Amino acid sequence: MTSTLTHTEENYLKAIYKANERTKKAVNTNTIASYMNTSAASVTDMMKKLAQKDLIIYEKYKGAKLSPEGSKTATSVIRKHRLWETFLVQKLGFSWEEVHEIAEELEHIKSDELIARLDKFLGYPKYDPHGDPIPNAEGKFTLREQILVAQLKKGAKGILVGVQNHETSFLAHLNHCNISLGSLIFIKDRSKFDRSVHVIVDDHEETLLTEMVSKNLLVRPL
Amino acid sequence: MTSTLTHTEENYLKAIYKANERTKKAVNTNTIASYMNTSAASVTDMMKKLAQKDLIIYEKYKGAKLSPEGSKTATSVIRKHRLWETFLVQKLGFSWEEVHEIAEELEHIKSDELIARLDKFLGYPKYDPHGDPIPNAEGKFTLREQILVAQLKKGAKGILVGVQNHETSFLAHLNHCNISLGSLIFIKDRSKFDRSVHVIVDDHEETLLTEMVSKNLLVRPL
DNA sequence: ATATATTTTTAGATTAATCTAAATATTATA
DNA sequence: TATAATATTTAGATTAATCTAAAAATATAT
Ligand SMILES: [Mn+2]
Ligand SMILES: [Mn+2]
Ligand SMILES: [Mn+2]
Ligand SMILES: [Mn+2]
Repeated sequence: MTSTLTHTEENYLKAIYKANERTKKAVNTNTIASYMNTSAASVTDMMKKLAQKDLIIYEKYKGAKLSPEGSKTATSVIRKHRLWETFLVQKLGFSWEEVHEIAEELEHIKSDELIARLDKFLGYPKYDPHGDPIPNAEGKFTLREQILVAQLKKGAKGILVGVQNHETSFLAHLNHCNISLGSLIFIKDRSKFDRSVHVIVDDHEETLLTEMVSKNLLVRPL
Repeated sequence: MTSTLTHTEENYLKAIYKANERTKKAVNTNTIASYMNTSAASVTDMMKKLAQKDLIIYEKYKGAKLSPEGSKTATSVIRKHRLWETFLVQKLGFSWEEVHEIAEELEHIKSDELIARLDKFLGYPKYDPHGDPIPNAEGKFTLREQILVAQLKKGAKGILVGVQNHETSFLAHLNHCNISLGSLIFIKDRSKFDRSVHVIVDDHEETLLTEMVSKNLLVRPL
């Protein structure tokens, strides 16, 4: 039944899952190509293969969506990715901007027993170091109330619970601003000109966030 | 310089390293084929490729040996394998017969920083769960006095420090006999007929070990 | 030393993942 | 609705790792 997939196949499924998270509609070839950093032609080839294996539903020129089986696999890979990131930060002392690349490799290690034990070792964490929810063994995960800093009104406050962008450079920028998960963000002012946001972090640090930054910060509003 | 190798290339280097450990001479094609569970023809192809990359010294019909660079890589993969096995047993609670397969995958994760931190997390272990020495970051490892149970005289004693065979079935057999690393082995008697050995384990458990078993147990003689 | 057996290499295919360029389909625009 | 622009697929190659079968080299045994 669950035949063993290549790393590449798993990565394609993950890409479709992520692309589909927001849109809900079938994901088009170019979108997948950009997620996977590859050519549209390669994507088409892979779509045929994954459809053949019943991991996706694919119609020529119409895009792809995950089948139940494909969805299960994608969720499992994401679970592994996030558990490993948690391990790297909590047990090995890495910081949050260093772990994504390594987890991209670790997420493909096959043993289910390994993941079950890792989960237990970490104390069944609900969120990873970037605030992303960790699916449980059944693929379900805990969502929470969240809103972009870009959408907070002047004078409002929120606790940072997640980031949309996981690039090392972005996270390093947040470190530089003394912003981390759990930080209290207060919107002191918003510029109408360039939509940058003047914030106060944890009641003392004043910082100007560009629109790009504010659109990648998720807070639980207070 | 240290270009990134495929899992397969790393596995070939490891196979050559292991085959060479005892013999010291160039390793022949069929030996590598049997280590790698592949055909002689495939091995020849790979030998050309590895020689091209200066990871081995290879002469047609004469066999292969590792170059300094190849040796460094092989040692590094072995270091990773043994550190991961140690992690799996000491931190995740796996038993020694369950970890080899998983470590075969984990040993190819690339980050040097990861391994440095894992080593530290584990307290810089010198030996893995099978008693095999763990090379340090420079590739050096600590050897120790050891002899096969098959070579112990009647009436002699030794402490189990290693096993030559890592197969799950072999290790499970030892579990069944209540033999583990650190066990005290006393040679009560040896059969001249089939070279089986009658031993007493930890001063109480009496067991008969076949020659095959006694040739795979390494002890520090007392 | 000659024949036989074994080992190793070469030749020719195959499968997975990728590419570029050309062809085709879809969508947007005038 | 034609036409142009964009998106997608197909065609034809390439590289890595593998295979089987045949050829060539080496080792063993009369
Ligand atoms: Mn990540
Ligand atoms: Mn993450
Ligand atoms: Mn092992
Ligand atoms: Mn081991």
